Amino acid sequence: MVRHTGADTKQEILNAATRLFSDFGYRGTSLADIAHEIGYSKASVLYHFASKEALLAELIAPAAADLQALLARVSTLPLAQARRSAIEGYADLTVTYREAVAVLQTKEPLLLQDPHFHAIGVLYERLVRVLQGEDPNPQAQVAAIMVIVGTAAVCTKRADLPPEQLQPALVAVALRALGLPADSPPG
Amino acid sequence: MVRHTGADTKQEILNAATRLFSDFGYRGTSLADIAHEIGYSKASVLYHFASKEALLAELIAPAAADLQALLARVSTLPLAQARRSAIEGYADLTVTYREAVAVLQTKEPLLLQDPHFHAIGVLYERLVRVLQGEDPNPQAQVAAIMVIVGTAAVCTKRADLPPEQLQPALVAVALRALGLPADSPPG
DNA sequence: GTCTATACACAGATAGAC
DNA sequence: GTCTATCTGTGTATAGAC
Repeated sequence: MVRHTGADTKQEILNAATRLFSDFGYRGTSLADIAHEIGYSKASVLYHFASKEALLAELIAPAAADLQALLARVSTLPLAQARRSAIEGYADLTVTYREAVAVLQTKEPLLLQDPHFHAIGVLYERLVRVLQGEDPNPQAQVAAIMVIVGTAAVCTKRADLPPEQLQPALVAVALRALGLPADSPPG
Repeated sequence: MVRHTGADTKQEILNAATRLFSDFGYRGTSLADIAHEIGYSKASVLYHFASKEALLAELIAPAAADLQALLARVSTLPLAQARRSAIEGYADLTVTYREAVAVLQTKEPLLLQDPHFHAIGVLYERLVRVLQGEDPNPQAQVAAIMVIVGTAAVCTKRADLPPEQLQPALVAVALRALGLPADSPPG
């Protein structure tokens, strides 16, 4: 239970929902849970958001927009450079939007199937293709998926690690997994 | 909808539930969905399993038992050797129990929190410690989590790849991610 | 062992007062 | 904007006939 912080109600709801969704999953969190967390009623939550699904959409929109921007940026680069930029940018993104990414990680398999969230699945597919590199043999495909899902999972499970420690570690491990030389010598 | 295959009803239920849970998540699948899938009623499903949760427990028991056996096996080895054995064994396990692992991957965060499934979380923590190696700096910790979650995710998302192609690819990428030299030269 | 019918709880969402 | 009360659907699980 957190009381009003000065932010407006809508933002309070988004904050509470983000935390609860990432802890208990989208399906595992009810509108009543969210309302109770901030001391409002279900009806108030639904005054600010047309539906639970609309709440989710707004919650992940910033992260999705950043992912789209990242893909647009790297698409202008030669492939080899695009891969490295994508890895660094994706690590930044997951660290920045830890909780929102955790919500997506909750998988809720139907979610990405829903037309409303289909676009997010498409973005992930584009990221897979970038990370695979020019020779998408099965091993490269395996590495790409392992890096994408694994990066998100680490951010979720190791929320205790500070961003400035987490991000470079994520990049270093991702580069190794993809068979790319390290950015700068670790020594 | 699949009709009786000769296997007894209980096994039919387990098979259907495994498929549905892995596709739509534990929470996203109702007992009615499972019953409908095999042409029985909800009541029949609950005749064979005390509850939905008991069904889940039986469903993941074989994979959990194998993971426990794997950890017991590698715990007798020197650490360096234990890591390699654990990686190979874990890749085997995820490929063998693709769908059951997918169900666990569904995360359903509360699940591993439940006392009934707490033991599974403990097994995963032991696996993390083995893969981290003797110097568990943040980067090694990141690599261990990325490999464990990523391996499971690949099996879920690339169900199209045949096991004999998937398993060695998983091992090769995991070794790279953990900074270990390849098992046998790929050339 | 399987069924229909039902009990009970809780979900998302709406109506209408304040 | 926020509330209480309510509608409606669906979920797990049980009771009891066959």
